[in-house]
Amino acid sequence: MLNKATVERLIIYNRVIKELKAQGEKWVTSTDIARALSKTPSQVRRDISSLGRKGKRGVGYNIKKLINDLDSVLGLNDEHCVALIGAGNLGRALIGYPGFKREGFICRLIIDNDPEKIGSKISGIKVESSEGLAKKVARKKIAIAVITVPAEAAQKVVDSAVAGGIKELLNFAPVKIYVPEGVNIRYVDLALEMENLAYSLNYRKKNK
Amino acid sequence: MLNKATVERLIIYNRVIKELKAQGEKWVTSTDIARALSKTPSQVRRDISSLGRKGKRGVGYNIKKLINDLDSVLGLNDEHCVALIGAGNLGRALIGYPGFKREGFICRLIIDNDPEKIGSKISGIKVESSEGLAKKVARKKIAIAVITVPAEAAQKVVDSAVAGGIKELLNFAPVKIYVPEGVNIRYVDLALEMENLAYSLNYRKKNK
DNA sequence: AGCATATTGTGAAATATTTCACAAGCCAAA
DNA sequence: TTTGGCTTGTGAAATATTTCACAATATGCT
Ligand SMILES: NC(=O)c1ccc[n+]([C@@H]2O[C@H](COP(=O)([O-])OP(=O)(O)OC[C@H]3O[C@@H](n4cnc5c(N)ncnc54)[C@H](O)[C@@H]3O)[C@@H](O)[C@H]2O)c1
Ligand SMILES: NC(=O)c1ccc[n+]([C@@H]2O[C@H](COP(=O)([O-])OP(=O)(O)OC[C@H]3O[C@@H](n4cnc5c(N)ncnc54)[C@H](O)[C@@H]3O)[C@@H](O)[C@H]2O)c1
Repeated sequence: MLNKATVERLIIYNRVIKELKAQGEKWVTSTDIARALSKTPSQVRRDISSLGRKGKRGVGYNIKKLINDLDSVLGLNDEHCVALIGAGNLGRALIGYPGFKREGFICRLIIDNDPEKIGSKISGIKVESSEGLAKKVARKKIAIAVITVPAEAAQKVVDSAVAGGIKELLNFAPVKIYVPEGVNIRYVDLALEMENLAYSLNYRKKNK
Repeated sequence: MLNKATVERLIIYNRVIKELKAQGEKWVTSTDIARALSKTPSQVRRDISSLGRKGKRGVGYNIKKLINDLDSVLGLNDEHCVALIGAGNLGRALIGYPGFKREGFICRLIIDNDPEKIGSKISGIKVESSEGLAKKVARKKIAIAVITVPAEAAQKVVDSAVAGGIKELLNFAPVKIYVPEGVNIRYVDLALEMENLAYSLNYRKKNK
């Protein structure tokens, strides 16, 4: 298991390199990648070498092979079915985002417990109630869920989702969620991001 | 300047402690906080001691004083004006989110260059064109901007925003943005989050 | 007051991550 | 085929971050 920071960088390298490939490039050096991302070439090499891939000294990395390896390690070769739990403002913005589909993430299940929404369609997918959530997830063999319900409801829907076989979660609710061993949950906490900015602004103000 | 990871944790401690305060608690120990967040008590103490605040041995931290210090260090005592640039699906979901206002972030300027949107109101705020963006930002003395325009437009609007005095940015466009020294930009990259999940799922699949 | 128990604050150790620095290898041009 | 200019891969050094471990001290009970 590569460490978290390395994976995040590899994902970005992959994007940058795909861009270069689209522009017709065949080779890329650690310095090129580093420049595009304001990292050190040394870090880029260290990260790439953790894939096992070997570049060519004096030349750099073969873009096609490198992308292959990255996609394979990052699990981007096949599509992933995703469940969206909570079809509110944020959830709907996410479902409609074409970028996800482009990267291979297909929404196969939308859950909401608002009677007004249940039965309606969003981006062509029927909104289903949270009744029997675990079974619904299990039936479709979905492993990834995006959680966009209010904080109070989050732990509960996660528990059902996990019971149904969800292994990977992306949680937007601003609350700590407990998941069993072997289940991975990531947090996107937009208020935390804003507060980080506030800290930085405040620090600046105080120190000059 | 506290390191990034410490600030992120402090923000979360602050939240947890405010919760406890609302429940009537007066004191909290590093162990309590650590348990709520699955961290070590030692880390919590180290983080809090970086504020300069002193707890009471044998007892813990006085919640009221600790929140005071946290709010003061994190810059949460006064409100912050925010500009939202790009009033599309994601931008509108963010503007409407009551959590931001609750945490003291007030949207004072909405920018979009879609003629259909310019002049209309979102959450009571008029949408303005991106013409003269720098001046608009400067006139309202806004220091924080949230970027939710398409990737292609992002660098350009950021340049204008920074020219107008923006110092802190939260960028949702999946593209590396260059900002001058002294300006802080954070990225929220939702596709990256999904790809992280894909990596983890893939790793699991391959290694068992 | 004395004792038992709890919890902080912090050097020092342990880990983790990043960067340095350079031998080794590749390529093109002469 | 030799030379010079690049660039990789990677030990080792440098940094950064986290955890350990325990003296210092607060509180409550007898
Ligand atoms: N909108 C934002 O910009 C934003 C920003 C930061 C954080 N968040 C967080 O993201 C989450 C969603 O935000 P939102 O703005 O979309 O809220 P929202 O109220 O618009 O949407 C929440 C949706 O979840 C549904 N829901 C509630 N309980 C449910 C349950 N038990 N099972 C299934 N569905 C349920 C509701 O019917 C609603 O449709 C919240 O936790 C919020 O704090 C949102
Ligand atoms: N919606 C999502 O869930 C999601 C997820 C991940 C990333 N993103 C990223 O967030 C950004 C916004 O996404 P979205 O779904 O809201 O897109 P969107 O197309 O709905 O909205 C973009 C808005 O920006 C406006 N705009 C374009 N150029 C502009 C300019 N130069 N100045 C001012 N306004 C301009 C458009 O008129 C539009 O209203 C994109 O970069 C997208 O890649 C969105």
